[in-house]
Amino acid sequence: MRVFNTLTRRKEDFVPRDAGRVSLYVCGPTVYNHIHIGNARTFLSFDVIRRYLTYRGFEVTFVQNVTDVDDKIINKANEEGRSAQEVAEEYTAAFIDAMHALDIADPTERPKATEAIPEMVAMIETLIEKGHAYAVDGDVYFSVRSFPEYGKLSGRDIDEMNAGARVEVDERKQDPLDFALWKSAKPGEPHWPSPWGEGRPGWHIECSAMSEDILGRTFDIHGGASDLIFPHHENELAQSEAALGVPFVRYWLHGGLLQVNAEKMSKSLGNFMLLRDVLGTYSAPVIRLFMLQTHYRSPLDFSTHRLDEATAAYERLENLVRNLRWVRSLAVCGAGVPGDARQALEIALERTRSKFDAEMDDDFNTAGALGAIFELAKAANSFLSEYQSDMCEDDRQVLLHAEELIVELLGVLGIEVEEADASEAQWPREVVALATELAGFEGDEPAEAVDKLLEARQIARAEKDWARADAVRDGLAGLGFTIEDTAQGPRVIYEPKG
RNA sequence: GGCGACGUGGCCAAGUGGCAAGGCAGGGGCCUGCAAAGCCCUUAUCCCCGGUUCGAAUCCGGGCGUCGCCUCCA
Repeated sequence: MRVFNTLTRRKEDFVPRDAGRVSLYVCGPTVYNHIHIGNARTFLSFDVIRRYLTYRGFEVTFVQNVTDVDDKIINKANEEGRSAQEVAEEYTAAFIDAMHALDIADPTERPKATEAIPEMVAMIETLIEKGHAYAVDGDVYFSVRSFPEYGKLSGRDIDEMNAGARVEVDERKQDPLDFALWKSAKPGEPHWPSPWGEGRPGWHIECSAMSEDILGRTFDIHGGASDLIFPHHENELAQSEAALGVPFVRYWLHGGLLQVNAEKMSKSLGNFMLLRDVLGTYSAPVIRLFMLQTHYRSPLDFSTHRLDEATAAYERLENLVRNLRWVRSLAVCGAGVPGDARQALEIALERTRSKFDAEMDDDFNTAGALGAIFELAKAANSFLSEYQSDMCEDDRQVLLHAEELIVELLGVLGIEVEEADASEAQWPREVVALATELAGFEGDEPAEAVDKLLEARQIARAEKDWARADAVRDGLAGLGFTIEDTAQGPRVIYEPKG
């Protein structure tokens, strides 16, 4: 397995610290608002990475923090006249709900910054003792000059940065690039005790403290979006290595940014869409398919047009799984498919898995992996198309394997292929009235009513009474049923509306 | 200005030295009462120029264009 490491700017063989185990840390959100679809992309990318590592047999410990103390949260609370804690709690819950709605698996641990204050204070004390940090009027700053390797992650040179005009000048800092480890609390702000007085942690220190606390030193993978490389991850790296004296992280993975009209989606640009709003129109599997068709490190342009395309692509997969199930479910046994044709499909199954694995082994190339799945879709569809009427037991067994493989591999990508047919228990009672009207149905069961309607339609079709046949189909369509005439007879699919 | 990434068919996108995956859309055909689903066929001088090589989308140099980071940001 090879991964692209931001630190070395190369793909490297992935060798975890402890054989068979992977420690993974991904920066979570600052909870002052609902997350937008760009945030979601990053979390989705690492969800897939986590799922794939698990599929590959690694025992993955996945930690994602929640930043629940921060200037933005305080500002939001002030605007709304409530406490920072209330704001943080509301959006933490909303964040977790949104993750679930996108089928993103829960991390092993989801630590909150406010619950790790003592660990942060301890790390800051260590940094001061080692001469990497200094306290001024209740604030503590990290001394960038004390860490000669500062800039190695983002490929920057301190002196060139100093020359730039954009670095904030603060009289109390020894160097303009020094950043806050601890901020003294202003009245009304959340605060915790520390050796430097009441205050709160700076942004970067939480990840350093919590990752070490849970994952230990020199853990395997630290992830986030590429806009975190500088300054956030550069600062984390500097703090942790200065404090611990060992490498902080083995592999730094950074995802590409979501864009809108070729511009970064961000809250400051105002061009963002909330994940929860997108989920109102598009399902989680469709959003996932849309995003995973592009490599996680590449920029990805967001548009509803692209989501509509992904919807069509997803339906192709749904239809395939549905068709495989349909053909397998048929009771009659045909003449049997020629052995070489069946064997060819079996070989295609093996190739699909090996190609999927090879693509994912190569820096989590989900686009290539999806290509492998779609190639299998074509092979399976061709097989169905050619031999649908000939199937017998051995053939159905291969179809079952094909279905299981597709569901399994899509599952590694977190793309759920739903049971297309809702259970009969959910069928609307209105079909009873429809059956009574169009087919003289006298019973009370929706399932029986549908059978009666299908029967009536078949009779009408046999009599070439197309108007009557179509009235049944249209009537059922109005209730959410789709009728498809297959070589083996009509099939009904129910998908609740809305 | 500094650092970095990218430019592949109508749209999107994988591919980093050996006949250019895949998705969407379009066209033609098959199946079909119609429809749905599906199958078959069909569309690429890989941004431009120069170089290395038996061979380049892929490596090197130059150019043009786009984006990101350098300030909070997933």
